[in-house]
Amino acid sequence: MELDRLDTQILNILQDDAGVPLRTLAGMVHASVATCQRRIAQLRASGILIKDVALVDRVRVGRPLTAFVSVVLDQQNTALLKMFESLMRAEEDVMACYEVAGEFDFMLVVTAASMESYHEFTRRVFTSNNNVRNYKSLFAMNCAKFETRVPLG
Amino acid sequence: MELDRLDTQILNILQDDAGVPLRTLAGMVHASVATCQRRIAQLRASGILIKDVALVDRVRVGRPLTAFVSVVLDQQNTALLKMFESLMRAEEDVMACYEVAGEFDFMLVVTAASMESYHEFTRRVFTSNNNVRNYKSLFAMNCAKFETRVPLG
DNA sequence: TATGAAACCTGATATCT
DNA sequence: AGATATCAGGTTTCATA
Repeated sequence: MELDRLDTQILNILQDDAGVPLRTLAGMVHASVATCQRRIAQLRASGILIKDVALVDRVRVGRPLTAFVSVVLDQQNTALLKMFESLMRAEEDVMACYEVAGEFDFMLVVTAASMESYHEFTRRVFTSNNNVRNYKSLFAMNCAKFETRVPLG
Repeated sequence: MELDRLDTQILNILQDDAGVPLRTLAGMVHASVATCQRRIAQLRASGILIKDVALVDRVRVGRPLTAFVSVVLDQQNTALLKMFESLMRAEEDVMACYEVAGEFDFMLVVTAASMESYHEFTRRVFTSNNNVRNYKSLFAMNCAKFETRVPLG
């Protein structure tokens, strides 16, 4: 699916506020309500618009700890890589899991309620049983920016 | 503000789908529409619920490149740290910027349309003028998981 | 003081031109 | 693609415990 200027405008707005009324959106992009509605439906159907989510303040909600974790696996064959990935997908403390190029195999973003629970997490998950050779944690002291928005157009 | 069981239930649901109708939500948490609406309003007012956003497929939308960037500054006094942070906030390619403990000063998550534009970004932003001593990029080859949801309760 | 029920009114959806 | 009609859903008010 090819995105035209109207699509990218709509996506830019919706990435900032998923709750904009269609009338308002239509006004902002200089199109009709019906057109906007159709475009959004298409973008959803094609999988470009994934879903609408509510963002919460992680500190206020009792999850003050964020860690960037670099992981090196013992063996890197496809089956074991896939196994590690599904393990990470199943762990709800793991916010993000990327396979990376370079000195590590994976880069994770992990949240926790406390250092104790993070410690428990690492002991439980980063084991040789799970094919993990070693891992390194980098702890966030302060979040200066967190955006889900990707700039378009 | 203290979160009770109803609040955490509501937050858990809204983090997965910000567009759930109030009636449906009310049914799921066994409360009335009015109560759910009130709780959501309070959560918004208190800043725990930050906002509702649409998530897009970054690859499909022309932003296939994601990099984790570790940054070491030249000097670390408060003013210069703050300066670097506001610089990052102003850069729309920077999705996340965390001040971290350990061998680096900052950890960034950066998206780009291509390696060329990423290169251009680094040349423009990671300069000694901006107090950057050195930086290291770790490129994502594949995203196995990306969640905005933090588990509650 | 917080809740649930119901009226009301705004906005999303579908159809037609 | 734009306009209109219909209907679902959000908002407000009121009664209640």
